[in-house]
Amino acid sequence: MTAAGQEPSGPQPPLRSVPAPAPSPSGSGEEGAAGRPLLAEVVVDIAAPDVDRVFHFLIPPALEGRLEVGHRVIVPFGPRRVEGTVVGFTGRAEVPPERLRPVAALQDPVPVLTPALIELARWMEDRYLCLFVQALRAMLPPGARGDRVRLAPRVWVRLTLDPAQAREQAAALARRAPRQAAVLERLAELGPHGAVPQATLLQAAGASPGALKALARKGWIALEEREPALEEPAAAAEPPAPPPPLTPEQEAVWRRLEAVLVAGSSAAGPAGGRVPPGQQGLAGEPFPAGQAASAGSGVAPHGTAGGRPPAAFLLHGVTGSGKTEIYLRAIAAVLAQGQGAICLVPEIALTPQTVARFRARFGNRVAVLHSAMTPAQRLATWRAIRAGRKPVVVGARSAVFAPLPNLGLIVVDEEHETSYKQEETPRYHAREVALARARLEGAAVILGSATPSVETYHRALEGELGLLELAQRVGRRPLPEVEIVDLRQEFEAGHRSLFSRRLLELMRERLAAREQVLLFLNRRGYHTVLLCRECGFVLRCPHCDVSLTVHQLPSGRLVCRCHYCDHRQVPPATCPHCGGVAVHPFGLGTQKVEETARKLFPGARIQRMDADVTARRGSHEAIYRQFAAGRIDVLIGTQMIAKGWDVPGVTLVGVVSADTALHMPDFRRQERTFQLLEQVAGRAGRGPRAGRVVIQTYSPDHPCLQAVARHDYRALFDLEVAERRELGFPPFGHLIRAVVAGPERPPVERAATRLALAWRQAVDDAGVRAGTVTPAAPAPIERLRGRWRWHVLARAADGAALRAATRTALERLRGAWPRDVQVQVDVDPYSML
DNA sequence: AGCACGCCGACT
DNA sequence: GTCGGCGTGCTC
Repeated sequence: MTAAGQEPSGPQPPLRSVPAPAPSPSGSGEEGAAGRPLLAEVVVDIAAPDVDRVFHFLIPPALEGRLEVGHRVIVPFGPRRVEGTVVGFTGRAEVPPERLRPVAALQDPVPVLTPALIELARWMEDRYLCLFVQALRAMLPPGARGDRVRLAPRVWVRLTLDPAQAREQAAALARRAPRQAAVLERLAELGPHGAVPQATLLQAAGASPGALKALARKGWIALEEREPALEEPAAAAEPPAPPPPLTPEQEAVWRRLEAVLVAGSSAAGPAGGRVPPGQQGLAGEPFPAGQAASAGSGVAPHGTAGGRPPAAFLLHGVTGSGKTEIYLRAIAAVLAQGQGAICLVPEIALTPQTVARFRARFGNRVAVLHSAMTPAQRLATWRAIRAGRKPVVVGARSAVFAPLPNLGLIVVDEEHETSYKQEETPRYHAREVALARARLEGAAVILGSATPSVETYHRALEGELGLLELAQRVGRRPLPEVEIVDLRQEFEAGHRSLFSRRLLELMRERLAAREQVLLFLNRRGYHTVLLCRECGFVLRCPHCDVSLTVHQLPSGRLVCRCHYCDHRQVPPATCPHCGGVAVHPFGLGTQKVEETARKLFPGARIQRMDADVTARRGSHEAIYRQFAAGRIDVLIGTQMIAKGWDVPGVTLVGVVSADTALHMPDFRRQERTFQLLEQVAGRAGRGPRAGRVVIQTYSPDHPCLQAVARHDYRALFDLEVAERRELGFPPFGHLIRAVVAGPERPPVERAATRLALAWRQAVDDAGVRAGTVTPAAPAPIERLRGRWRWHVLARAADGAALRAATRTALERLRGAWPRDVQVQVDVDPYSML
């Protein structure tokens, strides 16, 4: 599957259009070493296995000496023209010269990708069993593809009259041409010389382009074409804040990091001298068994072999211990050496607070990549990064591909977060990609977390990652005290309320003291279902095979909704199964908690926050600000209130139920529960007053909850390691999951069965150690968006060997799938639904 | 005979 | 991914 026959286009930061060969003696135009004309190696932007390789194209005179690796081009391909990416150059192609055709055009004057990123795409192809072109696509900035290609100048509208005149004319036109009048009014508001993008103006005035044409004919307004902003708006240049002093603990951690970051790059060249980049061959196995990719199987992601200190670290620091300050110092050190840094944060943490912190330290050298940006903004930012003008990049998952010309460091904050795993092809994990990329480019890595993933902590104990620990909170504030409330006893004592007596008591106490309370609810998998109490029937989605969630509309009416496909229906009055009348919402939702809380605390200011409430853009921020300002007493919410909030007034956190998280059908459930509860607990007691956490559960003795009660990460880790070693789960084994999906059940089942057999055969043939393949089975969600889904799981000790066997099986079955049946492969799956 | 549809293979 | 070529089979 690896694209054949390219020159290694390893990290060579000063980009050249020609990788190696010197100009030929004949001197006429670009020629390869052998005197033949130089050819561009292009991967066309078509996601199909049989074109997922290099095709060769002549370089037309207009592009001689200009074409570079990473350029997006348009090439003739059969009867049409397609987009593609230049991935290298060569002197000769395997096809006869008369079949070669020239590159049609440059799509973009600046190469979007760096040679190192193209090499990273090759690693991803191997690591995630995806097409090379799919890996490349994942790296392209949204907006750089397709013909909605950006550079189209935008039209701006400017008023040529002075505002007073404009208002007069608007009044005169109000009758006959109300739209034109509205346009004039809007422009007049801008004052003299103000200009506004046409689209914005038309929307604001409710007018159409015709109105503008008419006004332009009268000479009252001017239409101007402007290049779209080539860079994001420059941030106000505030003087960089001086770094705060470090605690002794931070100081110790920083010294270890500094030794590697600074000594490393002073050694040799842009690669930093830490790791020799580009040593890996491109053909076959770019990254032999179990390197950066696979936890636990052998070779370190950063060569510990050579006696150098590892350039990759786990920074394990409890909440509030000052990890961010360490990141900032590390980034500053890298910048001082003329290199750049990427800081990955979970999407949800990409809030103005985080961004402000980076901007305060690094000013306008910071580029932020987030999902709310328009394609044009993203592209502009991308280019600024590519050109070296933004050496600090902060962003979510896909920012791991930011095209920094000279990368020195990648920080992965909250490395355990599952949002780093992409759930569409290519199903990469940004943490793994970060490790691989850093190794390729000779950069350092810091993985930070208060509750590291078991995989990462295991690597640290194995010495693959340097382990840095921050055990104390800045200012020596203690971690909040955690109490576990046994709901079984509550039930026995006849207390059926959502809130246990203990939680109620504490809430009363804290509210009386004018302190704030957070109530947390893990609603995932514990949504409110419509249940018949006579026969037990639960209303399910007709397309997705999951139960429907009951929502209450503002009007008070109920609606049942599918969380996967958004199917909606009115709840039936009687049970569709038995005809009984006792069909009611059952379960625990934030709405229910809110309702109960309002009844119990009529005087308190109560606010709910979940996906429903924050659907309106910006309301997340608005609620946060209100809460931080103390204008909310009790905030009830899901996951989203657990991340990164720093509100000093919170002294009580109530976990309404810990059980759902604990009983999810997922081998990571304990790890996830611990992470979640620690994170929520971390919201309490960030101010002067100590915090307290109450966890309600029907399993009070569960070792995972006991670990939370003691804030004992190590206990959780040891618990997990014991179980996972036994079962061969990561980090002691590797999983690959394949999902077969199609519109009809029988062909899907047949195809999945066939895959399972071929896969097992391939695993047996290759003698993969401890390799097992499950029989084909319906996926936990058997129907999703109208498609039937079956899956097959494979497991082995050696990840690379398992991937190789998987590739063999898929290759053997190539073309054997019915037309409308698709197979998706997920290496190291997180979700098994 | 003439055309609609589906399948296959090629694309540098 | 998309297009053209070619086969099958239906309809005028």
